[in-house]
Amino acid sequence: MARKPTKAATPPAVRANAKDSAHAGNDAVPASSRATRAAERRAAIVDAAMEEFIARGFAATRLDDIAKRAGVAKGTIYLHFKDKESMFEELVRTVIVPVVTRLTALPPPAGSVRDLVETFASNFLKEVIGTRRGDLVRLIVAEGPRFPSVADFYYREVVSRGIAAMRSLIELGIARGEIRQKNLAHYPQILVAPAMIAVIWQSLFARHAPLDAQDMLRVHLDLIFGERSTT
Amino acid sequence: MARKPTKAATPPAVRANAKDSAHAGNDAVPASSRATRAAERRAAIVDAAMEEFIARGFAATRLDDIAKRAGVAKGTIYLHFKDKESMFEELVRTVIVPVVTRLTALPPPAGSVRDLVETFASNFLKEVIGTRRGDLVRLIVAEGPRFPSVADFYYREVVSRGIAAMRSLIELGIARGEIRQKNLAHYPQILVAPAMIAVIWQSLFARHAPLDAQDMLRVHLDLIFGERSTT
DNA sequence: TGACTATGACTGACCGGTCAGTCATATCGT
DNA sequence: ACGATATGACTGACCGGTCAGTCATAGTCA
Repeated sequence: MARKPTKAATPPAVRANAKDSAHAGNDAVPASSRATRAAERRAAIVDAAMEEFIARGFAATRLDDIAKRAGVAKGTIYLHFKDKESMFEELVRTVIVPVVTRLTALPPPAGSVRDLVETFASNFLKEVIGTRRGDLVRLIVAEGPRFPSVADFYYREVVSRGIAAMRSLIELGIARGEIRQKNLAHYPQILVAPAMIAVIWQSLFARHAPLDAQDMLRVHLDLIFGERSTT
Repeated sequence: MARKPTKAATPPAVRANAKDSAHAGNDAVPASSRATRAAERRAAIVDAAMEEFIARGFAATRLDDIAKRAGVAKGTIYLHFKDKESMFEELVRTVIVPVVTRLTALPPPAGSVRDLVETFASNFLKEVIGTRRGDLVRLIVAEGPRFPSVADFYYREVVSRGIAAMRSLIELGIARGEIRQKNLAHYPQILVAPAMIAVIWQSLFARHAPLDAQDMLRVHLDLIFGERSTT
């Protein structure tokens, strides 16, 4: 106790900063039920946390910094998350799930297998490579061993699904005669390896030697499907 | 606080435990010049540090643990390294350089390009994939962004060299007609991508789904060079 | 509708534990 | 015996997590 022994009346101004909502324009000031504001704050915390975790890694990230970036007091974080660790885990889920959902939604069964794969690659490029999401993937690689639950989740929700999807695509390609290498179906990892490398490369070496991920992926597909007749 | 304010005379017995050399049998007690012993200790510290950094990451690793594992007092570490950070940097150099040296030493210009590449892959498999060194690579990926000097070093000494070596191998393969895809020379990353993926996979997902890296690499080479006639 | 109360979201000073780095002291090699 | 080497107790900064207190908003009643 004995917090603030004197100073019964707290400075009035301070709270003001909350009014114009700290972060860039999103909400009309009034349009906020409690629930809405809570959701906004939670989102702000998740964003801030992602930024900080990516920049510093789990252990070196300070909750104080996350709070400051989110425009929130440290205590507020604990209204939304049990502790630092579960915040990290939930963050991964929150960010990853929508991406997987979006990427998995490959509706058009039209065209060749190569077109299918190319569409997928193109989406992956836009959604992941070189984005904050890509950095998140690197972060998962980095922290995975220390967070078995995160690694498990990631394997279950992303890796195993991705591998399975790629495998069936490969098998289709083989069946249709678009892919020569029969054994490729045993190692769908080979199909996605360059994409993963691109993610990591952009995170680590982009400033040493920029990489044209799109072109690299194209060359890789040429390798698997044979060179394209048209450009 | 109030750490032991008095107590000028420290208990005498305690220090005794150091005499019988804490860790398992390594050194015949007498056979050691100063320089030799110093080198041994330094090596022990590097080993211990690698182990701990791999297991916990940079920020979460405690110098006390490294010291204990190395069978050395914490202060001793500071006789060999300026601080935690430069210890990490030197560790990376110390471990990486010999591997690169060994891997770069590909003397036999005999045989086909495929044989050359296969030898390289085989060495890489033995020296890196699934070893402590592989974990180190993952660690560099993990900590790289926070240690520009490490990332720079790694790019300069490993990545750019590796890429260059692979490129000239690819160009040779193209010149000799072993490799169809001319554009492959633009992206040597494609050649090594599966190997890198294997490194990461072993670190993260081996317990979920073991990966036969050797076989995967073989399939990948089949993809690039065409299926092998012989096994 | 306007005044009055209840609720719980939010704050930030504080606590306690942890750990990188220091240094007085002890031990060893020559 | 004396400098070089090693030790580990100690310090002080730092940071995750807590909680008493505040106040905007929702709910209630006349």
